[in-house]
Amino acid sequence: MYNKKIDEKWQKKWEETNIAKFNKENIGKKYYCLEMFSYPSGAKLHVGHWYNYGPVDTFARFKKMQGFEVFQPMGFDAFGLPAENYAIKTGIHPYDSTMKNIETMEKQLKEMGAMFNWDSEVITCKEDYYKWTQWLFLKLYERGLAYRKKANVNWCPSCNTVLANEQVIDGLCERCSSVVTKKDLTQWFFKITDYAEELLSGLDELDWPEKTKKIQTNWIGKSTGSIVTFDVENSDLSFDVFTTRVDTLMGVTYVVVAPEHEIVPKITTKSCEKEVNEYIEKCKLIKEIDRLAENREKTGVFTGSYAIHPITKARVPIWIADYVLATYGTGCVMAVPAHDERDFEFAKKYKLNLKQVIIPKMIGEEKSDLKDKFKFEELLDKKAYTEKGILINSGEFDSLTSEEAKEKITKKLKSINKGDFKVTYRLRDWLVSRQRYWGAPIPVVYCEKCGVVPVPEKDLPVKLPYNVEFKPDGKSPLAKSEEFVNTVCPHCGGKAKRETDTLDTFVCSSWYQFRYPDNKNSEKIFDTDWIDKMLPVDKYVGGPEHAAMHLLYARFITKVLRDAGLTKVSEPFKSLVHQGLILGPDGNKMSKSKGNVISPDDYVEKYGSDVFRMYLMFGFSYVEGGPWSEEGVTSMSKFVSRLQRILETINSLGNNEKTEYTKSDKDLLYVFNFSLKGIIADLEQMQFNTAIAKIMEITNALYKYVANVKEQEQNVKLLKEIAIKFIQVISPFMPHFAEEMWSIYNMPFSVFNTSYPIVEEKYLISDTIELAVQVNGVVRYKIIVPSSADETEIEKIALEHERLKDYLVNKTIKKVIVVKSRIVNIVIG
RNA sequence: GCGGGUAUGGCGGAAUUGGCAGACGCGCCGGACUUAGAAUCCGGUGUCUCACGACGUGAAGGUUCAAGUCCUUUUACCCGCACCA
Repeated sequence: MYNKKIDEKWQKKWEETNIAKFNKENIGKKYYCLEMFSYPSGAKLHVGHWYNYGPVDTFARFKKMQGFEVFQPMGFDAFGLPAENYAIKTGIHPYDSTMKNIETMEKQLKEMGAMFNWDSEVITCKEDYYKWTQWLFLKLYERGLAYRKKANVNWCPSCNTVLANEQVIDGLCERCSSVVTKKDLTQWFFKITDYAEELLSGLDELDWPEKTKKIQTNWIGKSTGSIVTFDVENSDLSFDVFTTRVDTLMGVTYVVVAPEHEIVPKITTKSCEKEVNEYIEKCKLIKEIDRLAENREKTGVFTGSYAIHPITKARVPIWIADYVLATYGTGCVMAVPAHDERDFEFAKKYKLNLKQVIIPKMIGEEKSDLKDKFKFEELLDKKAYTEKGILINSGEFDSLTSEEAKEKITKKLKSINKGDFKVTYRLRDWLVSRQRYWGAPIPVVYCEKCGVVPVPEKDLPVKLPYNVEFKPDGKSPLAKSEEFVNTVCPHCGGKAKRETDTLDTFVCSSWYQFRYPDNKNSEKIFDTDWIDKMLPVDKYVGGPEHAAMHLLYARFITKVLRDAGLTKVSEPFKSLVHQGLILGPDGNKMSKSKGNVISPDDYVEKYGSDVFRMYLMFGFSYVEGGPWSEEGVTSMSKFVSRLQRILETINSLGNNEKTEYTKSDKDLLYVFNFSLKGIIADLEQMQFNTAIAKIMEITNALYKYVANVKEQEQNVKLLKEIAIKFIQVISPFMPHFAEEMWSIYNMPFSVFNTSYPIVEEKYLISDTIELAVQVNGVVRYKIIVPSSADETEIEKIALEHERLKDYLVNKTIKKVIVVKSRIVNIVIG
């Protein structure tokens, strides 16, 4: 009986024979199959890990048997907040808890029996890895892609520390639930915005889920519009605004500048100074929780200054308001209350003017009443007209369509040097500083004389000290280590202080796919020639939650490495799949508090890892996931036993040889080859559930044969041949079980060194085929036709059927549609 | 608010891409084996109807010889972004 003992037996043998070994000689057939590595925060592997790694291992083994040289590495994303928070709570050092977790997880991963290349393991918190993470930082710095800037960051006034975005839950601190505010701090950024256009256009060529591409597209947020320059009245100052609706330019009645904008103090008049300063202070203190609130009422104040409309030369008041974001576009907007809802709302509140310049485009006379509907007077108590249309009240631009006007107005602005076409992105630069202990130190020192000095490559890694007070008290933990902070300037040799922030863990995981194939390289981050042969990753599988974070960062870093001449690869992950989420039996997300957590270990112990893996593959559509079912596991256990019984029965039959195949033999060969064809197609698309359904069909056909064909008529030789092939077919799905069956059939170790069976098309062809015949679209009877029959012959056979007469009473045949090897439809009336 | 996705028996889920809806499995019903049960093996199982047959893929229309699949409208739930000018 298949059980955990059998798992252990074959795992041992696989390890001894190093079955997962990657043969570099065979690089021409390489297949880089990658699963997102584990985050060792919890002590154990959960169902989610299994659901990612188990089925993908099935896929990888299938690829191996197809003749590919499979590279399937595994590692640990070991830096990060949970380990540190755990340390704060328990006093156990993050290094110790992380290493202990990794040890447990490695053991569990081995019990899974996946074909991982453990030789290539990477652990991001180890010096030999983070040395190169730091090196990468220096490379970005060298290329002007890492820079320091004052940033408005999340601040918890109770913990007295900066929080990462992920630590802010609905505007509250994840640890103490205090209301989070904003604070200006100098932080390190990566200039991902330099790559915005390529990150966007590169999506086209990727074999990724459309949804994921859409998320990245929205995240990058390209928007095409115009830039318009407004001069400040009685001053030589001017400022730019970005707009996608320059066709409404003639409707501008005021302009708004973000409160943080540098021009604000320069244009604020004496009489407005007090009010403006108070407003700016208020904005700084605004709580994150309030900022996130829906339908927040807009506020703002007048600066006292006026801007000059670039075309009409009209005076328009300059306001500041926090509905204008300093971080998007130019931080200034032109306000057209008649045609923008936000401006409309603001203008109504502060009694600012409206000017309508767009009316709906008329389609025929009957809609002319629309003209009245959008009359200026009514706009005030209704809402803005934000659709495109025809220009009015716009002087030389009257009667143009919105699209024509955008073109003409921008060109006009360009000619008088007051504007141009402009593309803007929503994507912001990547803030990589973390005021945390458990991460890779940022390799930079601050010298009194030389300023910011990068740590020279020869001094890497900047080691993360072990003995540090990591409990939060308002300072970065590393800042409290005198030994760490105080150093000498690599440039002038004078006194200097180290950067005490660490890198966001997403930096560590943004390049690991390059390190796996060359993980022991102590000279370089990786060998370029070798990496260019191994990359890109052919199949990448992991959860969809990383769509806009990890997957975007990894693409960005890849392009940076390429531009630095370290690789020729532009996209790291050619093909991407997201597995679904396994929910608790109650249909809710698994959580300790709900008490609905399923522990893989219990099932592996009871049924063996193959049964557990098979259930995960069969019970759900892979990309959907769904609720856990206890019956599902037991039924899978029963199926594996049933499969074992028939394989053992066939093996025990006495040999006989029949020279000719009977109808039963041919039927069996048909089912086997037809199902095999489907299994191969399903595996290619990671449709594990339907592939296993077909394995069950083969199993059922074998039972049927043994039960229905008289013993002396059974073709045992054929049965055994099919059984042996069948073991090969199932081996990627049930690796331990298949290896055991393989040995029972006296086949030489290992089944994974054999080729996956090939469909024998000759057994799929039969002399006749059955076709359904519809009358007016409803199936009424079936006909048997020679498989060689053409449309005319099929039609003839279909029309000869006596059942048709019943339907033809008082009716005549109007049309006959014959779709070869599909269907016949007889239209009567 | 914007963008994306999903909806199929009692349940998990299929459907060669417009061609026999419900593969495969669970559950349920029946039979065989058994002193008995468990296990196992075999058969049945969308709904309504005694049956002929009719109806049936969230809802309502439409295109087509033919629609779960395409088009229009709509509802519910899930996910992403959210004052992005």
